[in-house]
Amino acid sequence: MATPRVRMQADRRRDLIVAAAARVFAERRYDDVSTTELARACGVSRGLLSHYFPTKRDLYLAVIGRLVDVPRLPMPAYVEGATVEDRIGRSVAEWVDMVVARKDAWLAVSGFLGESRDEEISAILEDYIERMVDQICELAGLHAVREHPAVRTALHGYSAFATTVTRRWLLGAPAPREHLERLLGDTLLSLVRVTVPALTEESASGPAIV
Amino acid sequence: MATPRVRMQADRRRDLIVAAAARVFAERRYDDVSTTELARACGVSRGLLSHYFPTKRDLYLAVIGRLVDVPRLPMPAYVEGATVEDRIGRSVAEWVDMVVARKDAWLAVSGFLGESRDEEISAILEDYIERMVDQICELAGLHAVREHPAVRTALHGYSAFATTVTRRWLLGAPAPREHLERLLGDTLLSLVRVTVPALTEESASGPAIV
DNA sequence: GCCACTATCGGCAATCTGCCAGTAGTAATC
DNA sequence: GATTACTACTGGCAGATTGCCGATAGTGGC
Repeated sequence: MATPRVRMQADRRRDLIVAAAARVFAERRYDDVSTTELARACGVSRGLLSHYFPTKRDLYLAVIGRLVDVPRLPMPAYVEGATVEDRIGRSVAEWVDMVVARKDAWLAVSGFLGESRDEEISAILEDYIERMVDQICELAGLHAVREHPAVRTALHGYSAFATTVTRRWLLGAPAPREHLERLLGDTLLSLVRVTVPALTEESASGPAIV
Repeated sequence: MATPRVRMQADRRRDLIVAAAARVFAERRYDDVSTTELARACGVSRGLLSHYFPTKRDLYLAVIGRLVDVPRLPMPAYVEGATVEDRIGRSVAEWVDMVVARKDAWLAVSGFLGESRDEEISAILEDYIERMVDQICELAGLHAVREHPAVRTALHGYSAFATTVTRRWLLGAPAPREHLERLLGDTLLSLVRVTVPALTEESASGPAIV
């Protein structure tokens, strides 16, 4: 075909490419899919791929960036409530609602979380997790110690816990929703009520007994 | 060089190759290192690489398999003790000892955990995590409910939590050891004392109130 | 000492990647 | 409405990379 295809707005074309590539990368490994296949899946020439994304890796990073940047991505939301228990309980319920409703989208994103070997990728994901940690701080009433390093580490850990547990719950044999809610709620509550206070007191007044 | 190098026992050569490749993959991305470089790093020809590992990916999988198969890999050990609190406390302390002592080795392994996108890789890692979960069951006195799906999910989650928290503790700004021990100990204790009993009771006698 | 076996090497064919020069819609200006 | 600057788009080339295969030479068994 010597004739150029339909000419498109750059932004629009870019979006189309990333969306199509996302579908491909969702089911094939990075090193298993060639730029030729990618181009075909996107309905453009290989040359045009290079035009928008100089290297295959650039396209891959764009795909990940888009995944974690989708608006209204399932995240623990802030809900009103008197006690911390109450707020956590309701946030967890809302989180499970979201995850169930957008199962495929969330699984796609969470599949990348934990990818800690690639500098650039983990930088993108770190961003996503940081936002998640911030939201957890808010719903758990931890604004005061929000920037405390140990608290952030604790919540990064909780985020990994929640991701793992939720993935297994979604992918494994069907299990009652209460199981997941209990795992998520109890653990967060324990962190907020027991561990975080100990961590922040400790650092203020010397080591305590473990 | 038309003359073959020193001829080696196949097993020995295989080990050398995997060890050398492991060093390379430790600091470079999979798609960033060529088989030629790999071969040079291993001190053999490219042809010999194919002889032992038909594809580059095969070598990569072997490297990961070796990482998680190292004997005496830092894992939560079983320690004697009367109460669960006691056993957990001492196991956690021992775990932190191990992780500190073998910092680099453990970081190398833990860097792969969470790699859930690649079927084959996550199968290898799943194995490692399953062993870890078994050990946690033992030290936490959960033999009775060891095979309960919800319990396994809970401990898989805990394993992700522990990995994340430990990595951040090792890689971030120096923080008191007590912080890490508290995070690991409190959370596991909460799971064992609060969440697991609830999960197993629930499933035995119908849904309970959340 | 002869022979089967295989560890080891070099090189080939196919593929893939990144790049570049050329073509043709598009929109702004006169 | 014609000219022009701009760039979306294509095809193909050069170098690198991968998987594979035939050839060679140590090694252990008979």
